Amino acid sequence: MIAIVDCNSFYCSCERLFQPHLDNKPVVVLSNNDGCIISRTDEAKAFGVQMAGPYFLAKPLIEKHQVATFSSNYNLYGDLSWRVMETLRVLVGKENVEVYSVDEAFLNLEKFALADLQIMSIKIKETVELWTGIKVSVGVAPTKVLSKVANHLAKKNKVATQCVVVLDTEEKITKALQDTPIGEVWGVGRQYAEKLKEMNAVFTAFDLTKKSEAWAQKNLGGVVGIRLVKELKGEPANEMEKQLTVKKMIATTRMFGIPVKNIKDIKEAVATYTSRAAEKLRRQQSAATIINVFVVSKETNNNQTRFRHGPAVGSYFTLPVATAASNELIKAAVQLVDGLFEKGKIYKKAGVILSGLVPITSIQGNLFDQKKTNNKNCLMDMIDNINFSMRDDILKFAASGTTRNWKMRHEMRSPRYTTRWDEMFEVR
DNA sequence: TCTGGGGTCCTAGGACCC
DNA sequence: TCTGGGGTCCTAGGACCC
Repeated sequence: MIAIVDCNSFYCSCERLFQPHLDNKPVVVLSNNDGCIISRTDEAKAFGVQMAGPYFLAKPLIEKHQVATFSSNYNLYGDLSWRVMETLRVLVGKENVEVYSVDEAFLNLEKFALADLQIMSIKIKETVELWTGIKVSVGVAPTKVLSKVANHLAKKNKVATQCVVVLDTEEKITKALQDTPIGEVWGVGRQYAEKLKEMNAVFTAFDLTKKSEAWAQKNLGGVVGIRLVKELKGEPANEMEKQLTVKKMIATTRMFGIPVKNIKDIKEAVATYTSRAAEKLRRQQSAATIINVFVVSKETNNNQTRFRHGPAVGSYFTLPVATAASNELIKAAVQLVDGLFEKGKIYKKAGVILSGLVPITSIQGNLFDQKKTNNKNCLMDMIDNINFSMRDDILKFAASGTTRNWKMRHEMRSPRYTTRWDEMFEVR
């Protein structure tokens, strides 16, 4: 059996931890640039605050009901996430924990007897809460997709379920599937949900279990659909993943705090994003062979029904030799900007994507490129270490600029209580 | 006026090879 | 006039996730 442990309104819970007077009060957390609502508590939901909706639309509602509002504080959330995951590793053994996202992990519970799962799940939930202060919901079932269904039900009926649902019999599974609208199934997004309702009269997860695999292959995205239907029927098709997987691409993309029309600012931003991406690259011991830069200009056509980002204009460059050196990547990235920038346009976003990643130890030499000395790696290590131990970006490349007019806004960010000495929680 | 920032996997179709 | 069959590799784009 597999469990999914999912933190309740994770970002909001992190904020509440240091401001307990917000318990049982409505709270929301905003995305970068204070653009969207990316976490909300049940209380905020009850007032009609939409998840993933734009902040400016929800603002009247938020002010009317005095919803506590925070900009996102990823240092804080990242640290608390780590504590939650460590707790799970202690409880079930680290080899049985697959961290799925910042606030979720799958647990392999096959070593526990079926009869013990309910007790075990409650113990997991209570221990995480006791050790970290973060409330979680636990869903247990024979497959990942079904455990997600269980978790969903636990979250929807917190009082009745105490945030724990174990689907350990056929009857329970059937009932759970009948109670789950198709759009809430893990792997069925908005597009498929609409399509399924319209064409095929599939309205619940249970309806989908009546479909054949051939049908799923044709109508639900090929092998992805096959796996989904198998898992809903109780047949595992998504294995537990080994951890420490290295990423196949690394991206750093941001909206600008204010729109930018000057190529110098865009180059500074792109150089900064490249530095950040290169840090991520080195952290996983990779080097990149392809660097892709894109910019997004301000949308002129505003009268559409559904919000769409402006078209991204990008181009890429294949490096002669894979590299993880910030200065080499920055040089390529900044040159790409020259080809993309159009004078007179106003830009609101840019991004850098590194791909074609290879292990840093096995960089393919090139006849025309003499072997690198070790100096560059040492320099990069030093910069990474200093930036990590001191504070963000104390050392950076000149191309990143010093004025940074384009930096994003986060006006309502809480202190980084657990990762910065000078922002630590104070008790008088 | 103001709508995030990462990622993954898969498919179709084109180019190319023998 | 007539133009195979099988394979690989790559890219763009679409769907999904949190």
